[in-house]
Amino acid sequence: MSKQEQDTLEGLAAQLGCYSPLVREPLSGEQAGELSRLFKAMGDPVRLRLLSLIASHAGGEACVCDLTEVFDLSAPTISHHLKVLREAGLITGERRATWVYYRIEPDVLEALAAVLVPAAPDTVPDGLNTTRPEARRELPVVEA
Amino acid sequence: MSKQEQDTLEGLAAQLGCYSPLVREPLSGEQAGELSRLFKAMGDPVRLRLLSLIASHAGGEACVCDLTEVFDLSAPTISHHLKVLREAGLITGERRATWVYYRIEPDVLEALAAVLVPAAPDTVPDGLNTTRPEARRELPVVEA
DNA sequence: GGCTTGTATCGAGGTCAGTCTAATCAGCCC
DNA sequence: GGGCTGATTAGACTGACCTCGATACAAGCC
Repeated sequence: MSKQEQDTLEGLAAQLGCYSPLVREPLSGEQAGELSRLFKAMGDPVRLRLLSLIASHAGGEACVCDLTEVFDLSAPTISHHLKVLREAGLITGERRATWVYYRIEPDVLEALAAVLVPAAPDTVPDGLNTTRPEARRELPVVEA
Repeated sequence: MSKQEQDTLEGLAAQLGCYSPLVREPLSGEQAGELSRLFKAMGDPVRLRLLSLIASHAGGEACVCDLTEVFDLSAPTISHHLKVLREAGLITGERRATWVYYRIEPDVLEALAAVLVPAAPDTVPDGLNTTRPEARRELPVVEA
């Protein structure tokens, strides 16, 4: 992974952790954009299975060669899907000798899960959520 | 909503509740297909904001007229996105007099969140998860 | 019954995403 | 170095998706 990707990744989970649950208050356009990139990355059955295969694989990581043989798809196609997952920040890849191993970023998955439910208060501290007016400027509050 | 959509919806949350978390074991092709439909529906920033607007709106429901004015998009486009969310089972719509009101299906969101994290055992009872061989036949187990 | 307002559907456009083959890069081994 | 295997990149094709204007439907009001 590139240095830039690493930088992006490190802040991703923390950033998502700052999002209030979907049901608590309207998402800003910016928040929706970032979250939708993650959901879009998971919006493909092949990528979802790849994610699951990597996550559930012994040792928490899986070689690309293990993943390719499960699907009736060409290696470049699998590589493409892995790239999408990687660029979304859901997985990281590392080359060791001949093989490339992928592992998931559990923090990102957990943060994503936290967005979907009315999380407990300690999951989304008030001081970190997005009730700051400047973070919501793009989305007018809609009253009945 | 049509009778068929209602039938589909009623079983959706329960069905998702039977899925083991993504990280516990590989998803079958069938599971991945259903989950990816949901994630794909949320993989658009407009739809994510719609979902959030509906979920966080006073009374737990929002009129289409409330939603349309937030975006710089035509009414048919908003209607289209609402249809996608509706057909995915994430929201339900009901006409009352002139207006149509939408509300979310919290069970589906919660089930989706449960898939993303290594859930506590009581969230995914062993007797209900997908370790049944016939449910996994499409996905060979990949060993190291 | 006509008119107005609120939603949904239809059909078309332009763009994006998934897949492939062919070619390229990265490491190992002879 | 040359060849081999594993993985990615490049380019092209096809199909799906997002958006719109035009149209149709639904409900209330004159």
